[in-house]
Amino acid sequence: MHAFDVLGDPVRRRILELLAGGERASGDVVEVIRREFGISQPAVSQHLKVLRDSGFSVVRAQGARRLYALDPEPLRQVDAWLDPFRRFWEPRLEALATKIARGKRRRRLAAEPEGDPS
Amino acid sequence: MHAFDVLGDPVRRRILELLAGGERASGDVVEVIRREFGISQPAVSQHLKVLRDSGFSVVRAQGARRLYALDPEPLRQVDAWLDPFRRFWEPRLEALATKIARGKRRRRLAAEPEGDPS
DNA sequence: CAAATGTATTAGTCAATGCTTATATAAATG
DNA sequence: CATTTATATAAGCATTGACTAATACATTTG
Repeated sequence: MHAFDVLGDPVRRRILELLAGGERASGDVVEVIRREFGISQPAVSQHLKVLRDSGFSVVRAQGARRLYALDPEPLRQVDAWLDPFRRFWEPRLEALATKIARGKRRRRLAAEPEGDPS
Repeated sequence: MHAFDVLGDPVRRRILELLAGGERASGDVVEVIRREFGISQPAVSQHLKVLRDSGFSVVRAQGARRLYALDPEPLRQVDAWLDPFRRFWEPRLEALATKIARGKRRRRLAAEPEGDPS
């Protein structure tokens, strides 16, 4: 499943926002999502599976608990896909500052095998 | 259709990349997409409709031609949704430069009614 | 160990999406 | 004006995705 398909679902976007705040047990996520979206535990578990399988999150076991954490890599690729469009909304002067940041980042990662984000 | 759903389709992402290079007639887009994805003219036309309806592009007529251009707004919102996640891949010092840029931008747009991108 | 808790998986349903073929509409052209 | 060109829309079909209910599996607890 492509990163953008993963982000197409509002429940998954919300889960990612939660994980951005730090590691969370599956049950915690279920509770929040249940409250906000009114869907069942299996539904949330299935979304967590999608996030795992697509690389957006990693899990570790702690007893019976499953602790989910964000893996930022796919989001970084989404961010990278936006690069050629940024000139449409980032005014020139400010683009300079951002270019410095992004340019450095890109040099740092130049050696990595990078799947075409399209 | 939510911005992320629109971007979920590879054909639509490719069309947006084309439009990033400037205004294009429908027929031009059809030709490129046909070559790269092997789908029909109506299929492409339907994707162009999705892009129109979701605000990613605007059209003007020129005789029988329809000239499509990028409207960056939805992409900018996607970019904004990524903001809380950037700290995971933008190192501290560089984050400063970006923050300056994004901060300015946000102040400039503070008055606009901004739909929750989630 | 038996019951309870935390989480994942399976099977089945329903709605949404993307495609094709056929056709409609409008402008250009001979 | 008839034909061709440029594009959009409609109808039908297949696939996919998100849900629920039921159940499985593993860990904790009494």
